[in-house]
Amino acid sequence: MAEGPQLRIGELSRRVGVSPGLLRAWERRYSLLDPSRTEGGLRLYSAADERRVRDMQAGLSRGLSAAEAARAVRDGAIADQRSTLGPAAAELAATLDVMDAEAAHQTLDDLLWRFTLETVLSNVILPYLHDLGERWERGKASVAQEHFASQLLRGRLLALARGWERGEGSLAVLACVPAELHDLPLIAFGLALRDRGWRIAFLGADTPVASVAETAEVLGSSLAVLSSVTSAGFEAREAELAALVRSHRVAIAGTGASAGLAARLGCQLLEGDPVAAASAAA
Amino acid sequence: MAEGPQLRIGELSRRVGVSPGLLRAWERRYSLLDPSRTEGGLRLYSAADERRVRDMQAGLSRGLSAAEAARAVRDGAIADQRSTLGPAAAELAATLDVMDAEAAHQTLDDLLWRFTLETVLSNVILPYLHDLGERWERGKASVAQEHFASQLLRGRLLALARGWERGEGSLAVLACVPAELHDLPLIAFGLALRDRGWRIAFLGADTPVASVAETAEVLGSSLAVLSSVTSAGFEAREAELAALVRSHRVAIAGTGASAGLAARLGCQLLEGDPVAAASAAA
Amino acid sequence: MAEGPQLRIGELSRRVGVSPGLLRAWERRYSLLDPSRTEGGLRLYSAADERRVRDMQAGLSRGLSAAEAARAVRDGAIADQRSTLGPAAAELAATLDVMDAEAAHQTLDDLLWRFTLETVLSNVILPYLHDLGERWERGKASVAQEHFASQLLRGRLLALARGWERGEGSLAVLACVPAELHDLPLIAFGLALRDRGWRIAFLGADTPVASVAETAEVLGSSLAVLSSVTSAGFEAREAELAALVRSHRVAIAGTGASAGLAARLGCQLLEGDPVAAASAAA
DNA sequence: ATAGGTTTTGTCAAGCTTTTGTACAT
DNA sequence: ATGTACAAAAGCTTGACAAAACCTAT
Repeated sequence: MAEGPQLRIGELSRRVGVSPGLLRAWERRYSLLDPSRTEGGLRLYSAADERRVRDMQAGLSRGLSAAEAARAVRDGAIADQRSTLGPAAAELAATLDVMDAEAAHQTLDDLLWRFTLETVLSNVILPYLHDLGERWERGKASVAQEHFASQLLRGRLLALARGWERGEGSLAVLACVPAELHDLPLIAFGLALRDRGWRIAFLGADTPVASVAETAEVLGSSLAVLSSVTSAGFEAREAELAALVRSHRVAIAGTGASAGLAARLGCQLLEGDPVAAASAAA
Repeated sequence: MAEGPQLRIGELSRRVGVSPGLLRAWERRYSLLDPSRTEGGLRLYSAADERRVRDMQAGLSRGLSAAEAARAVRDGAIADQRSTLGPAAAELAATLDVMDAEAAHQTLDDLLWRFTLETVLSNVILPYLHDLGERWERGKASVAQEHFASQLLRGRLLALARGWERGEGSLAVLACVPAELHDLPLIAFGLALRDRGWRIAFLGADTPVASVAETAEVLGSSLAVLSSVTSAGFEAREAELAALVRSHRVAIAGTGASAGLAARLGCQLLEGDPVAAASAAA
Repeated sequence: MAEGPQLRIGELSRRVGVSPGLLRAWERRYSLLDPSRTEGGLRLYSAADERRVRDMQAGLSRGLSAAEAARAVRDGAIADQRSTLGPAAAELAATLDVMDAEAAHQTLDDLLWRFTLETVLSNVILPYLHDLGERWERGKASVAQEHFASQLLRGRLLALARGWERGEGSLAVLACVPAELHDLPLIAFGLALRDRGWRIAFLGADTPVASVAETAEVLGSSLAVLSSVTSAGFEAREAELAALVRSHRVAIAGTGASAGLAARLGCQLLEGDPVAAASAAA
């Protein structure tokens, strides 16, 4: 057993951002930690202890109560999760490919129960969509499969989106440019942005730029995000977009968005997957 | 039985968007949930409980009373449904192909009873029509089969359309361009639009553009939707359509509609299946 | 017996478009429905109840009195009908193919008793004629069969046509162009038009355009309909037809009629099957 | 169709308890 | 470092209320 350096409570507290008092409380109340002691009785924490504290924090941030989070850490449930994500992604792909709705929903239920929405989006759903799109282009996935999977995932994500237009935060207007039909990544982006406290006005696929402008105007949006898979989707409306940029904060996203275009329009470029993009936008 | 971490009522409430008070009421009045408790008596919910709440919501949104929705969830009736849609679509195709009206109607009865109209349109009827059209082109379906299936489905959809011209909302005039006879997708579009609160004036197959203009004028329509399977269907009347666009809000739809044409005419393009198109139009 | 979820009266009313008051009246007066009740006495309807209401509506729309329609629904007469149309079409085809006049008449009697003329035309007779024509072209039907079937059906339809030249409405002159012998679809068209309140002057097969002109003139027709299976049938008389168009409202129909020709002549094009065409013409 | 009473169902309040982070005394 | 105290946040139960939806009867 390799014994790394041991930390005293003050140092551990600084590293994980949890007050010493709270660390002691977690130890006493939930037996979360069991540090060794110096001769004089000072606590000495190991790397494993730090891991446990971080897992505890992960549990709390997913909404578990302190008692439940500690129980999960003790049971190893949270550590398990890190190894669960990969297999679960494969399972989701398998169920969707054979169009087994029941099994797919169950897998999603399980994933969303164990992980935060953003984790599931980033690590499972968005990669799957990406993969499906590629297979579709190469003729390895049928139209029916593609339709089935998007319908099912759209249903789930929109169910999670309920009420995202209400609340307190600043408002983002989300839309696909005219002729663009891939709204799933945009929904994912909206969900990630909502998690960061924004309100979302979702205009969806194939939205005229004028509608975006009007919505942004009427609702007083802080940000308008336009998405397109093709650069042509933006270029066909470049004049309208430029006009929109003059009156509102605008960002472009999707594989059709490029730094050059963003520079020409004078708007923000959102890169990377939707969750990362939401992080950047917020 | 892997017991994941359990949630307290507040977090579950946040996840599903149902107030804690209502969750308790559903438990008390309908035994929808039976959460375990902490030593101190606080409720602790499992993943299965979240599933039940979401199923309850699904039931409510389909118009069930709270008591009935809860009963359906307890009986597992709603969870079953997710696996019902695929087989039902296959069954409908089978019954229509052998021209068994009674069985086809029964399948439709069952589907429409269990699901919303839009779900059935999107996932069963429209895909079937698409498939039938393809088979017909390849000579794999007979005229009689095609005729039988369209007549039966038209009958059902028009029965559901009854009274769609009456009501409160803004009015949409729907028509197929001259020589266009495929009115079923347009009916589906009308039904989806009605569900979104619109009133529908349905002019049907093979309608002169002048009739559309006159109807739009007389009834004061907010939107005129023209549908054609061939681009020639629109192009043959491009001048008339352009005139119509000058005086009314117009959208074109169907496989004959293209972004280029919509741009030339200065009207909206409705893409995707009729239900998606209705969403965009509304 | 799988008991699906039950609906309360409001939701059933929304689904079928019948007011709650009327649903209660049908229950009270005709025992159309027998819903179960909640403990508190609210009605709960099943899928079968919805079916009964829709069948009731079908009965009413075919002109039955409410009492009669309800009785028909209770007897299962209307549900039966749905299963009758497909088999009956097959039976008619079989009897005509083996030239069994007696059986063919019986099948037609039965069909015309149960359904409206237009339903029988659209769903049975016209598809049969279409199918017969195709088989004849492929050499799968003999001249004798073709002759027998047309003679028998012509007899029946003309019997139904008795008196269609008398009455109140505006007058339509119907004729096949010279050399055109297929008058059955035109008769069907006339019957459908008569059902819409028109009077019919039927000149039949192989009619000189001059005769059409004269009849239209003498009787004061509101519409002249010329039919041809081949485009050559129209083109051979294009000059005469153009002259006719100058003095009367004219429409062309049949597979020989095209949008281009109609445009050149400046007349109306009637597309689709005869019943649909009559709908368009009226 | 209206009138007058009942059921259903989401919401709320009052008063009390549990949970949990922090603080204080030893 | 330990043990105890405390207070804010979140929950619990009971009971009640009001709007919407339904009922019957006229």
